Amino acid sequence: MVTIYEVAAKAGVSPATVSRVFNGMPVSAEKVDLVRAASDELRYSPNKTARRLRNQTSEIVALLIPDIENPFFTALARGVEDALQAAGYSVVLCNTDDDPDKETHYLDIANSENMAGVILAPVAEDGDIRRLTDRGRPVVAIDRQTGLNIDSVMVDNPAAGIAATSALLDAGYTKIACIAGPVVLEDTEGRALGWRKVVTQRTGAPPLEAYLQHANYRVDGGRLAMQALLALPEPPDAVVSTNNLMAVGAIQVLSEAGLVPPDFGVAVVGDLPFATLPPRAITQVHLPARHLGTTAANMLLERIGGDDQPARTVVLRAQITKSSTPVSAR
Amino acid sequence: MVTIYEVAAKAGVSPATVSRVFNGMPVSAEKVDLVRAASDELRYSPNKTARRLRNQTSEIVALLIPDIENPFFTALARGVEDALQAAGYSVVLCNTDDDPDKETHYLDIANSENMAGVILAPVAEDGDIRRLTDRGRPVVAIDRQTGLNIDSVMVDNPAAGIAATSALLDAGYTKIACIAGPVVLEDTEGRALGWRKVVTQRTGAPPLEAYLQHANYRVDGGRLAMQALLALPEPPDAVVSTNNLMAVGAIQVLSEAGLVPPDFGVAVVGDLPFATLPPRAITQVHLPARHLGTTAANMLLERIGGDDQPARTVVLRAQITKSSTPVSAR
DNA sequence: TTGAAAGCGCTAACAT
DNA sequence: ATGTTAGCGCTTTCAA
Repeated sequence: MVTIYEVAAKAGVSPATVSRVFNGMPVSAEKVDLVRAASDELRYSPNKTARRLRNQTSEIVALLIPDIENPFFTALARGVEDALQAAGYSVVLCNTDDDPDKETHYLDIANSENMAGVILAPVAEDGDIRRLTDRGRPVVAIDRQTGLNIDSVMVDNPAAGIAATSALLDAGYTKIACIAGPVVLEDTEGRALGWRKVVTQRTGAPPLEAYLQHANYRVDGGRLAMQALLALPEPPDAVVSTNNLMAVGAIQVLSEAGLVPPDFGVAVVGDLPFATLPPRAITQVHLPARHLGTTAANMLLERIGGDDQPARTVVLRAQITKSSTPVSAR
Repeated sequence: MVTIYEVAAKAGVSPATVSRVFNGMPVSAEKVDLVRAASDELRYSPNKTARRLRNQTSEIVALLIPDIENPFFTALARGVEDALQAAGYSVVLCNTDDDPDKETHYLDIANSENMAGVILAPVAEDGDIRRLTDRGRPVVAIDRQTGLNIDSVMVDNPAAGIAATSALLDAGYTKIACIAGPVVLEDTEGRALGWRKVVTQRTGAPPLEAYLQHANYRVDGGRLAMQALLALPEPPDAVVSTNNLMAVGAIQVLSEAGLVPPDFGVAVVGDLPFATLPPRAITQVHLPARHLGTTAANMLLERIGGDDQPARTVVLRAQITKSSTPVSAR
């Protein structure tokens, strides 16, 4: 491992001067050349660990998400990564699996690794986020609120639920069910709220209780929920899924039962980037996943830069780009 | 930031003793208690940066993959993560976007961050992998070979291509095209080789040259390739996609053209975890993505542990679990 | 502008 | 078994 001392020796200057060259501090042009030549020849690259110990910080940001296998979060992660990369930071990705213990574990790591900041989709209401904020490390919440007074970037979940449900009603479906995530997750909960509200308003009566299914937010959860809905004495003719993966499971079950959309109405809050259905077969309420990521990253960069204005909450809106085929056209 | 000295002072012992307690070295039970009490009270947690500078290594492994938005690589990543986590290591995920510069950049980081090792799907033939191996850091290649003599975990690509193609022929399709990735990527190239071999063997003649389409390995690549195939004077009646994302694009185009599988035969090398098609509509040759990850992780752990046997190459086989509906049954 | 030297927090000789 | 101390590679006062 070639160190700053060897470069200094070869260049005939002091280690401090080498350090200054690599940190853009004023050094005479002549010595800059000397140092550059020496370090090129030795293939020197600064030891980040040592620099971090000295500086008490690093150009690394942790991103904590529940599940790297969920395309929503991978798109979000790309957004975060692109924005931070451009600013010279690296991103460390961590799966929390929605497990508070794992979240705490990774927050500890971010702390003891002297990372510059953290962006997270929080599991626990407060977690050990305080450990970071107390040390002055900025933390930005994404997709879900915390109890703490920190920057956050959210989606307008009730509006998204309303948009999805309205599209199905507009298309002529009348018995609209809803597959929601675990009750503890506020994001899908807000979307289910939107569903209930619209159905009640536009049909004049609240939906059947059995039309609201809570499931785990993954594909198998959507499958189970859809199976339960189809087994009802009076099954629905359409369904709103409050997230992407559950919709995949629901559509799989429908296809297996011969009810390929749009014979059965399906609307999703979220994107199905790998869906293989014909266009307009289902309604997608697109979530600005990538944008969520870039927004959070930029807020974090501002905080890292020393910005100490009061905590902000940015709410991004979802957007419908495909709508269901009207019942009359089927 | 509470240090080992403060804990030592409070416990009435030396810093070295505190260090020993935290590293499981022999210390009298009495002092262990003292130290534990003191560190709990002060909420001490060891500074990993300092430890890393001192030890010249860390419990962190870098995983370099081309694209975190590809479900094949996220599944692989989960495999790596689960295996390494269980051994007390953390994983840093990096997107190379199949860009040699990014690969080099991340290898540099792994180097200067004193990471314990690297697992990568290599872009360049040798990259700057040597920088790591020269320092004794183990590197494991995954999914693609390097020119170097290092451990690697591969898939039997020709066999996978053969399996996919055979399934379509068995189902009664006769004009079978192939969508392959960029020529430079050996994995999809091997699969295309398998396709050509089987078609030639079983039909008695090599496939039409126009039936082999090279595309970028993503969804839009699959779309363009499928469109080109359908525009042929004599279009095929089935297609083999050499990876998952291109298959999604191909199926999208087919659905839009009213040729929903299995009316048009589709076989994929790779999994479509988010496919919404009825079962048996397409043939999937499942790739053991997660297993690839755990295997690579365990090999890396052995090397980190000091194992210095000659470099090994493990080849994992793909597995068909769904087969196309026979033409006669449609 | 440049150099000398201290110190970031930890661990491993070495000494006791 | 435990304490003392040097040093990992870097940055940054402080002096010159």
